[in-house]
Amino acid sequence: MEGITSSLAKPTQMRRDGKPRPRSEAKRARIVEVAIRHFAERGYSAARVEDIAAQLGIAKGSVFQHFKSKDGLFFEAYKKAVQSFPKYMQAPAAVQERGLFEVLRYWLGRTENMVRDNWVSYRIYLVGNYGTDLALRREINRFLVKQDPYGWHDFVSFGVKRGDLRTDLDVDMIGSILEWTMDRFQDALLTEELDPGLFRKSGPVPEEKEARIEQFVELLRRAIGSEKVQVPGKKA
Amino acid sequence: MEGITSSLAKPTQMRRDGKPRPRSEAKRARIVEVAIRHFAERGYSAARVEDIAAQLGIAKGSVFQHFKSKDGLFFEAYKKAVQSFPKYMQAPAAVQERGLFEVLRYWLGRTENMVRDNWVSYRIYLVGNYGTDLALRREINRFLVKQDPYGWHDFVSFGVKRGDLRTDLDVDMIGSILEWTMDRFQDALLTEELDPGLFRKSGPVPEEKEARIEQFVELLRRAIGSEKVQVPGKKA
DNA sequence: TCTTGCGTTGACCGAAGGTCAAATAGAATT
DNA sequence: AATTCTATTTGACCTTCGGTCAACGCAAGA
Repeated sequence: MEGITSSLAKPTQMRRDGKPRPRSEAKRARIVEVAIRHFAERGYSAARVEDIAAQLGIAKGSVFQHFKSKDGLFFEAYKKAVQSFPKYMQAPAAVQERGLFEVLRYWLGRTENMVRDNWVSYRIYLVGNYGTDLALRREINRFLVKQDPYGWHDFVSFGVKRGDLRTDLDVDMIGSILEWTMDRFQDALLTEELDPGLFRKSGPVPEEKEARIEQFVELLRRAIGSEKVQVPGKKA
Repeated sequence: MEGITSSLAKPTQMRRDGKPRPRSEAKRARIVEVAIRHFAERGYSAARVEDIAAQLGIAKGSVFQHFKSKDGLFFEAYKKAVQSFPKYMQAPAAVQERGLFEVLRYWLGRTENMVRDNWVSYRIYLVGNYGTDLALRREINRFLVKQDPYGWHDFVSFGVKRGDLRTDLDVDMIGSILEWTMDRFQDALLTEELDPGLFRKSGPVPEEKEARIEQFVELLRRAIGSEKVQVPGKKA
């Protein structure tokens, strides 16, 4: 449990200039690709390194040559999967014009489609967030804080510039609230395992889902929205 | 990964009346007690069933007689640990009189003490929420939804009765928001692993923490508080 | 004392992560 | 082409650990 820190194995030789050999690099990518699928389909502990190797037609030892450990391999898989998610600021310009909260609503509405198109990445995200060891979770959190793969930082800045957000709150606070609630809301929306009863209590009624999203965005607006946007007549 | 469903091993014999034998029951309790410590100290995967047995002076096989699997043992440990947490409605009467949001503030202020007194349980809670397999996480979520060990339900009812909460929102929605944000906020407050930068960015400044709590409660008030309580002059 | 059966044991199994010396393939050199 | 040198791959092997099970011991009843 002490070795995830660097997921790159030492034996991966570097050239004088510090870049890894191209051949190595390519193989690493192939391994990660297959690993992502396995971890997504079976979860962390049930995914077998041997299976991954077998599917690639290589020896198990080879995988460990490129990634120090299973943890390390998963971490790489997680990073790659998360990178493929859209950033918040990638919403269509037309939506962005309507402000930060409309962007949120836009993404929540699209959540299910996004996941349907890319369920493997989403699954990895889940496994990384809830289904691994705490030691790995620490590493993941560090990554999320540092890399900001969803572009929260830009997004909050955007909201601040537009005057959509309260100015009496720390930006970090606003960002955290957004991250936390959006994450959990999406989890609940998508995975039965994590629904606290919001969506699957009385059967899956589609319009109920719409209503929930509406409520949720309104709620966020109250919490962190500026006075200017506050209760704008409950939707034009 | 298919066997957590019932954590009780079949061989735990029941008497005709359905109650377990008292001897068995006592031993189960002892095992769980030790298991809690081990899981808390080492995390899920690093905790060894053999060590737990050894510390109890019994054979490893005996543990599996009482709990179907390691998963099952952990689940029992988790349940017991979580039960020991205080319910929200256990705040002092004087605090309750001041309303729902003051109760929240009260608990947030006490979080650190609570955890210092009872860090083993808290650690188990963490491991259960972020550091196990997804399959187990599902079971845990079911348990949390069904048992409501923090008494969220009562607490929200309390808020509704007092008129502290908005009435245009579904109770489930309010409850979920509270659960989600309080949970994450406490996580960030307590464990470096999960802090998104709220508390450990510029060194641990105590008064900053106070300010954060203040901000956070105010934010919740805006989000889900009734008009009546809305912005009551920024603290008397 | 004999019988019955629950609870305990500890040797054993199999799965899976991880290691490493030897083999192989690829580039560089002559 | 032949040789040398090095990166990469291999697969047999090791270790750890969850989980099983046939045998055993012990307490209570007959």
